[in-house]
Amino acid sequence: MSDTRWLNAEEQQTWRSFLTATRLFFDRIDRQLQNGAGLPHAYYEILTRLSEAPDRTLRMSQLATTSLSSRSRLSHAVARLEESGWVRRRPCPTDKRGQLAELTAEGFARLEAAAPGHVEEVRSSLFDVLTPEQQRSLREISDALAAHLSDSPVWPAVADRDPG
Amino acid sequence: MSDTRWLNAEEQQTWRSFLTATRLFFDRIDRQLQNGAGLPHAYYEILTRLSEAPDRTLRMSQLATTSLSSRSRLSHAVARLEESGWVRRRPCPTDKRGQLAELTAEGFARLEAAAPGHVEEVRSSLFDVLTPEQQRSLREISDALAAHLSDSPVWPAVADRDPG
DNA sequence: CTAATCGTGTTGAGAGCTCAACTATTCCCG
DNA sequence: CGGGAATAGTTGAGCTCTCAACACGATTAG
Repeated sequence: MSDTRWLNAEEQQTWRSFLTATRLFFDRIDRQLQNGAGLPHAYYEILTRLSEAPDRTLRMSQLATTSLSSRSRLSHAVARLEESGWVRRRPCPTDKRGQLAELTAEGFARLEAAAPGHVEEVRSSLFDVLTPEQQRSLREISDALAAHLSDSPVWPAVADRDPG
Repeated sequence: MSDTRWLNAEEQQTWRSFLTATRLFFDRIDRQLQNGAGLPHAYYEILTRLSEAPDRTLRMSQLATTSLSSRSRLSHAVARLEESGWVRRRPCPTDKRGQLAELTAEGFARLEAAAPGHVEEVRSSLFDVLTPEQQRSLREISDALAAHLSDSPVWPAVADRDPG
C-alpha cells in the first residue's frame, strides 16, 4: 500500500473535462434513442449486434460479449425485447444449455427506423465537433484504453462477477 | 429531413472503440467505488463538490449543476446520503423555497477514506495508459465536446426536462 | 460410469435514474 | 398591491442495472 498518486492540477482538469463531456454526450445519446425509439442505448446496441450476425441470430453468451453486457443484464434486456416483439428466443440445437436470440422482422424494421436519428445524433454531437486530427486521436486513445481495460482487443466481455 | 449522413468505416471504428473504452472504463470506476466505499460514482461526485464548497455547503440547485445531476436525481441522492449520515439538509435562510446541503463530518471523513482508492483507479485505468501527448489530446477533445454540448463552459447543468 | 467442476442462462431483490406531476415560494409586470 | 409566470425542490411510478443465488446441461478426472 504505497502513497496515493494524486492528480496534479492539469490531470484534474483533464479528468473533469472528460467526465463532463462523456456524461453530457451519453445523456444525449440515451435521450435521443429513448424519445426516438423507446429504447435505451444498451438495447439499441444489442439489436445492432443481432442485425449484423448471420441469420440475425446469436447465442446469448456471444451477444453478451459483443454488446458489452453482463449475462444478467442481457437476460433482462432480451426478456423485455421479446415481450415487445423485437427479438425471439429459442433453444440452441447443439447445446441444450444454450439459447439463441434472433432479431424478428419487426425488430429489424424498427431498428432501421431508429438508425437515422441515432446516427445523426452521433454525428452532430461527436464527429461534427471534432477536427479530423482529433478524430484520429480519439480513435487511438480509445483503442489504447479498450486494449488495456480488457483482455480481448475489440469487443471484450464483461462477465458477471461470479464470486470466487 | 435530409438524407442520413451515415458513418463511414473509419468513423464506425472510432465510434465503437470510443463506446467500448468508455463503457469498460466507467464500469471499473463504478465498481471500484461501489466496492471500496459503497457509493456509485454519481454520489461520489456530489460529495466531492460539497467538500470543495465554502462551509462544505451548497444550494441544491447549485449542487445539481456542478455535479451534472438533474434536480430529481439529486433529490433522491441527497435523501439517500442523508439517511446514511453523510449529508445534512436544512432550509435556506434567504429563500424559503431553497434547501442547503451540507457535508457532515462523517461524510467528509468517509470521502477522504474513499479518495485514494478512487484516484488510484482513475490513474491506473486512464492516465497510466495514455502518453502525455494523448492526455493533452483527450483534454482538448473533451473541452470541445463539453463546450459544444452545453451552454455553460465548465460544469454545465442538466436540468429536468420540464415539459414545454 | 460417476462425481466434481465448469459453463450457460435465468431469476428476484435492491438500488439508482428518468419522467411527469406536484407544492411552495419568488419574481415580474401592469 | 395582485395575479400569472418562473424557480426550487420533492415525490412516486416505472424501468434498467447489479449482485448473489440458483438450475441445469456439458465436461473432465478418477
